[in-house]
Amino acid sequence: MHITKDLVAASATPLVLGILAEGESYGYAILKQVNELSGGQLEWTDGLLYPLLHRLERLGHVEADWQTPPGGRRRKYYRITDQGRAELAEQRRQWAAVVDTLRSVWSATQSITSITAPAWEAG
Amino acid sequence: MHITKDLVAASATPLVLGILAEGESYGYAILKQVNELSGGQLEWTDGLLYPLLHRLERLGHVEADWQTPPGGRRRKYYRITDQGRAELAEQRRQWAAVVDTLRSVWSATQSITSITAPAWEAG
DNA sequence: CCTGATACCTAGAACTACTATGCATCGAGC
DNA sequence: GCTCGATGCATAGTAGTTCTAGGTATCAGG
Repeated sequence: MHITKDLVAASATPLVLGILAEGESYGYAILKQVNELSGGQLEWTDGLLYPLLHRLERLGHVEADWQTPPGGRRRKYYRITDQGRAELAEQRRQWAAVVDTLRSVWSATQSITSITAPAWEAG
Repeated sequence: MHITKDLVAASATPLVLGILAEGESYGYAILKQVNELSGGQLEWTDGLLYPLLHRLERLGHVEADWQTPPGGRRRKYYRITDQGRAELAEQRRQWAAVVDTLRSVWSATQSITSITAPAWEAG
């Protein structure tokens, strides 16, 4: 029940931006939320998340400030920016494109028996 | 109309295995097929594909032999193995899990206005 | 006082991927 | 018969990133 490093890397940015699009949050909470949402399949570590948050901040996709809730520990809260929302939309488009491509290949595997020559070969 | 390096990397293996699950093929043809299937969005280069094919062969997911069709150039044809089919099934499972997670985050963005406290915080 | 949970951060090793280049054949055009 | 573009495969080495491992600190509970 382990997920490829590549898939984890590819989904990390859109996941974080998606979570922050719901409302501000902080590192530790995001970590727990991702592990919960994926049913424990995406095993994120803080060493993966914090550098990612810093990169997103450096790119202007999110912004952060320190807050200390009463009776709580110091937390760095992140908020998504307009630029971050644009990036999220772009990521969703890319995911849709790739998933469409994969689906077309995979559905062919199940249904097609005789393969026709592709256009670039038939031409 | 460019797709993230990470997404390209994550989709490469399942795409190749999916294509080979339809029938044997060779590097150059796979390259063209992927570019066509994705509508030109996945811009694969041969420098990406050949090392990937070699890795898949080393891992036992595919097997290869040289063939020279009459009136054609020498080509290295790849076939998927049973182990490769198992790997493909595993990859599909992982993609489904990640896409589900992303969808749950993204659908929340569109519909939910009041966020309820997650279980790990409410408990 | 000690442990585990919360909460954040980073250096540097370990790994990987991409660029650039090379080789070779064939058909088409001139 | 020469050259160019397409076909077809391959890899060295750099340039880059990522993950491990460790560090700091507070608080609650035993």
